[in-house]
Amino acid sequence: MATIKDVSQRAHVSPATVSRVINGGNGVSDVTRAAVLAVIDELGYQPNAFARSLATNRSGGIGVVVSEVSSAVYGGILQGIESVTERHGMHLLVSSGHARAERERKAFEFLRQRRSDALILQLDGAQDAEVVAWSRLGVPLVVVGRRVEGLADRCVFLDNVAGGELATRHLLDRGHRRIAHIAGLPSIQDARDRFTGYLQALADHGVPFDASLVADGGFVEEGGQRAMRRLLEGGEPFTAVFAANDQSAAGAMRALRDAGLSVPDDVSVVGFDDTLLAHYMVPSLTTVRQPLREMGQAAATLALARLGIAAREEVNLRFEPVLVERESVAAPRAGHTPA
Amino acid sequence: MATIKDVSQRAHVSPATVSRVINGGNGVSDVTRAAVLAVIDELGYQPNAFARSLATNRSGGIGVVVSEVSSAVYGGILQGIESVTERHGMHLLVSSGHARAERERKAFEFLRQRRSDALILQLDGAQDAEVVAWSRLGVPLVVVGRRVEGLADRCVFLDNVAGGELATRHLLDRGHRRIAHIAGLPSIQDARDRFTGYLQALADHGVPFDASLVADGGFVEEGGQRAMRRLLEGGEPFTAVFAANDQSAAGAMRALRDAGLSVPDDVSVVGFDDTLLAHYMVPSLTTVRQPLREMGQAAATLALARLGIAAREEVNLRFEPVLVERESVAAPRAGHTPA
DNA sequence: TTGTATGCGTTATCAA
DNA sequence: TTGATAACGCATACAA
Repeated sequence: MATIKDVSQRAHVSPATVSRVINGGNGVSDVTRAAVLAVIDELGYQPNAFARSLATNRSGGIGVVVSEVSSAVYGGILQGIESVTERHGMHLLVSSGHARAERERKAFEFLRQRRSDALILQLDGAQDAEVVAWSRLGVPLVVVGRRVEGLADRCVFLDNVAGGELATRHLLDRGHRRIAHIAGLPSIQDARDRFTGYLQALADHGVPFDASLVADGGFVEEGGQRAMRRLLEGGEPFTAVFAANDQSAAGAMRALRDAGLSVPDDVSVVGFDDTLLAHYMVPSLTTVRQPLREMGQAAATLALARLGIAAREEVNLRFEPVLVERESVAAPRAGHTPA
Repeated sequence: MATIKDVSQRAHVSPATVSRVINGGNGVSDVTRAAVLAVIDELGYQPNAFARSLATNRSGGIGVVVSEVSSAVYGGILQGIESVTERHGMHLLVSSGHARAERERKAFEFLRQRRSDALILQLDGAQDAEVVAWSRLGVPLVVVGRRVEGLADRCVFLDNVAGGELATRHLLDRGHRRIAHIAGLPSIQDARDRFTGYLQALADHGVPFDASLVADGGFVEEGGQRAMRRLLEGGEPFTAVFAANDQSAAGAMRALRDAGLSVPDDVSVVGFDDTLLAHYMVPSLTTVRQPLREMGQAAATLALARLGIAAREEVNLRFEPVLVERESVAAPRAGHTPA
């Protein structure tokens, strides 16, 4: 493999000049530049990334911690990140945290040691305090999909409270009053926020909260199914349900179908995330979309800005959820109570 | 940030000794080792990855080119790859090729220049000849999800012909004789192989091939929908359809529903890939599963073996498809022809 | 505009 | 078992 020295000798210039040509080429005469370029081409010379990194203390890599390298829910974030890093010639070091604090810590340390120029973190397990501690370690760091107290200026997140409100309000606007909620994992802030939004929407419409209409779905399909069964068995009537994510909504719909109830005729359902399956379910699922790609792009732009690479443009940090209307919501049947 | 020199001075040994301690520590007395380790801990010393790479000419990174960083279809491959690289302390450099030769070439060059110790390629666009040329460039290279002629010993792939056969045979076994096929992108080998499997199964059962029962679905939902519409309009009767992937199967089912036909009562449907949506469709989709995680793991193991890192165990290269039976297939109705 | 010389932090070779 | 020292390949401060 040809080195900068090989090029310099063959071009009858110094290594420094070759280096200049490679890096922008300021302060090099046109003739020398052309000569050097010719030799570079001739030799098929490519700078050694290691040596360059050692000299500049830059890797050209952005480390990313995600809950899962390929996630049906958060995949869009990674796509968004890549779309901008690619444009700036940076590469991606990806490691997954599996939504567990310990694994996330390991992934973080790993990527940091590998000298990522900056880190983008999508964390589920780690505590706020820990993330704050990490932020003091020197590596520029951006958090995505979460708002960490104390790092507000480097967090790209969805307003989940607004999302919960949006979903619930949509049902209220259609005339529903008895609206159940299938909650997500209580350990996850997103889940709590969506629940808060649900409560706020009810309060805004003067609908009293009924705790017996809330069941735990744990963000998974089976959980949603069990939750819906419990709600039906509970005997408290309701005409609609807001599930904290699409998967638990799918489970709920399955339980409703098993109980011989029709969606949306007997019960309306709203999900959250707008994952692929929302489109494919029958009836297709009305849900709340997270603009994941855009969030990923914002996070990456923020990270690059911290490195002085991307223009320090205005980056949106708080993203608003969007209601995607499909077929799973209808007005409540007059005088009908399914449960 | 502390360097090896700082450690050596404080421990009153040479940098060389510190280096030895870090890398296995052979040929170091227990006392010195303990002393060095203590200082390392005290200073929070971490070796500089760049310098180490420059000296060893190894990055500890595996480059991966995938069609999409987060793909509903191929995501499992990346998960499988990560599960083994993680175990060996290697990191992942990920870049996407967007299923286009030009982008794939760029991604390959990029990762190669970034000095990945090895590359794992999941390619859709690049020609075989090009991949073979790449393999001569020096970087150990493994291809996944495809069998490249001339690189057979480093290709991890699914037997797509067997998959096409499996799907078609399943329908034949249920008594279907008029079986349509919604083909995938003709430019992609997988699509052609699945079609070949379809033909073979028909031939094995003595069922004559009818070209008017084949329509192009292009691997996408709308394509599948259009294809099914064309098949129905074509007027040739059929009682089942094998779609080259789940998405086009979903489109086909949509078209059938729009035409007032029932799945599986009027028409049975088999898909391919066993993506998430197969589980969520109504009726849920009988389909052919690719063992993607396992394939990813095999590819990674192969790559590490080429680096002399993982044990050179026997790695399975050819993977067999698995039929996943769900609700979209039934025996044909006696004397009934939908189209 | 160009060249010289040095440093970046390791690993590895060779002696001791 | 340990140490001195030369690579590794590039960027850059300083000189010319």
